[in-house]
Amino acid sequence: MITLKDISIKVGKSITTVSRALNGYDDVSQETKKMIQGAAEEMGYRPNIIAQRLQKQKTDTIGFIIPTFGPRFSDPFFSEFLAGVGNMASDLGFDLLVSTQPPGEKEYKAYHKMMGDRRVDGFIIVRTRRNDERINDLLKQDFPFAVFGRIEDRNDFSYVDEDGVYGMRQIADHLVSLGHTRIGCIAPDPELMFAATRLEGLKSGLAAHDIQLNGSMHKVGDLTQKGGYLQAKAIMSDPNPPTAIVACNDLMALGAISAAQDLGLEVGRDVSITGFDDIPLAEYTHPSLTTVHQPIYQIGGMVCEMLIKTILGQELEQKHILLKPSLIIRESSGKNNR
Amino acid sequence: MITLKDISIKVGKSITTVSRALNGYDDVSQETKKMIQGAAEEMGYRPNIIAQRLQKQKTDTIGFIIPTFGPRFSDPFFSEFLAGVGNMASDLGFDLLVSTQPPGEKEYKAYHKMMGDRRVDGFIIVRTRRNDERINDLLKQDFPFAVFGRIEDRNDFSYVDEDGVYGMRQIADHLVSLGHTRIGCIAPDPELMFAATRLEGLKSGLAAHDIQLNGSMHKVGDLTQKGGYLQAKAIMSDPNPPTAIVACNDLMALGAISAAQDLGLEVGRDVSITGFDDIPLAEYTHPSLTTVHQPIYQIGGMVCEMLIKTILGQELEQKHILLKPSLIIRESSGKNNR
DNA sequence: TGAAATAATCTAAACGTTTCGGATATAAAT
DNA sequence: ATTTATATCCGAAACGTTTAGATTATTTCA
Repeated sequence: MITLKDISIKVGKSITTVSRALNGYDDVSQETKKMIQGAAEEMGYRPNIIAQRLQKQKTDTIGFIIPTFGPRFSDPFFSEFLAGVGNMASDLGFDLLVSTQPPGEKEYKAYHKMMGDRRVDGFIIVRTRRNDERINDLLKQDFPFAVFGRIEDRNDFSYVDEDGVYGMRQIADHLVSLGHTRIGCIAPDPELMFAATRLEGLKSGLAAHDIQLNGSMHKVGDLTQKGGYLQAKAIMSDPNPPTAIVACNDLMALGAISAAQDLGLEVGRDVSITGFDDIPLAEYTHPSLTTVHQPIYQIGGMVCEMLIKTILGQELEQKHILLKPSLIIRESSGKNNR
Repeated sequence: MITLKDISIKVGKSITTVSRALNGYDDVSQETKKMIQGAAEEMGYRPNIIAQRLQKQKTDTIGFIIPTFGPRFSDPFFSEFLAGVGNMASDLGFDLLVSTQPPGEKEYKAYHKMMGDRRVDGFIIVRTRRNDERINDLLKQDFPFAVFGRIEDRNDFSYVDEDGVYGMRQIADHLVSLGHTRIGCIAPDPELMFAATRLEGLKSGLAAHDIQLNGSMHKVGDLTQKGGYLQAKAIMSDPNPPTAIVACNDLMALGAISAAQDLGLEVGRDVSITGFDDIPLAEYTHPSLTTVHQPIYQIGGMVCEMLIKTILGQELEQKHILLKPSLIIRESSGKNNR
């Protein structure tokens, strides 16, 4: 492999001069600069990034520890988000280091290890929890990070989030406009901030129409299709079942649809079901899923860009970005011919 | 940050001795070894991995460039595979570098860049193509890699693959046993090896029962739900439509189910539809999907382990692993009460 | 003409490891 | 009493960069 030294020998200049020529410093004469750049090109020189990192004391790498339960994890949200983060990172010359860890002790260990080993310059955080130990830790250690989501009470960090309250109000308005009054809900663990936000949005949206969310109509699901399926069955087994089920994410909504169909109901006629996220699958299910759209790929890119700017010490034009999601009305909430 | 030098000053030994003590060399007395290890522990020493990498001329990092079209990529296959790779890599002390690139020129560039910059010690390759330029290149450059999938004619590299022919024969036998004779198929671009293999399996499986796959019954889909939906509609619009549709992956099968349902058909009674992969969603759709299961998470781990062993120069007990997938019979191929 | 400014280049140290080849001291063997 | 072996340890170089500061040569200005 070609090094600066090789070039310096070839052109008869010092390593310093070669380095400075290649980095465009202006204390190298135009002539030698050209000469050195030519030689480097010709010899196929590629800087050794590890040596650069050692010298610069930077890793040019960001970390993304995906919080996921169990090996059979296959949330479309993550693949799309990951693509957004990864492509932005590579555009900005950063590497992306990923691993997966179930939320909890092992996860915190993973963060500490990555920091202790100075393996990354910063973190991408998703799926925030009410009182998020990851964020508290990172803040305490003054380690750079950027977040998709918010947390309970502090906001002294950069984040992008979707306005879940707004999104759920759209859903509430839509369902009410279809005539529903008994409405069930499948929400994830309320420790998850986005669950809390969406639930709050639903409640306030319904309250605006003087509708309450009854306790037995409100179940906790694990965000998977299976969770949605099981909880929907539980809800529908109520002696006086709701006419609409609001799931807090698409995957659970799809499970709920299956459950309703298994019970012999026609979704969109006998019962309305809605999701949240608008994953690509939502459009091609039967019936297609009424849901709330958010641009996950772009969000991944935005969070990544925020993080990298933070790492580079650049000013952020906006530290907090709140996106308005949009309601996508499809068939699962009510047939067109209704 | 604590360095070897700091420790060496503290304990009054040379940097060399400290390094060797910490790495368990036996030319350091038990006594000093203990002492140094104690001091290191107490001072919270963490080796600087970048310095180690520079010195060792290794990156301890593997690369995974996910071949994906477009930003709205959300194939559950990848998230699960990624988790398998990532966790195995971290168990073995390696970092995992990921990026996404659409197959083609930009993708090859990405490989060359990662190699040229010596950013990784090896690659994970998936979704092999008939004549895979990635693999040819990597072989030519003698750069380590391990593959999920095979290619057309050479096999002088390590891979794990599922026996797609076997899997599809299971499907064929199953469908024939249900009485089907007119069978349609949605396969991906035949450039993709797994598509070719599965298609071959289906054809040979049907041929064993003297059934041919008619040209107009055989469509090419893009692996997404949408692709399955569109191609299924095309197939079913035939004046003499098939009674069963075999999709070469689950996502397309789900799309096909939606299409059939949109046409007013009851899947599992009026038409049988099967998938391949057994993604987590398959179990909780309505009807649930008959498909072929393969342990994607484990495969990710296996491929990763193969790669790392190759990098470390360790002997592989098996260079080629071919897994027998298993047929999972659910509702979409035919109701139990049939 | 001499001092000061500028341009072009270089030396050497630094980043934090690992490791080769001694060096020293003690113990064992002749 | 000299050699030989063994156990401990250390100096220095190496990995490939970047950069602070010094040096030299050239130009500019008074």
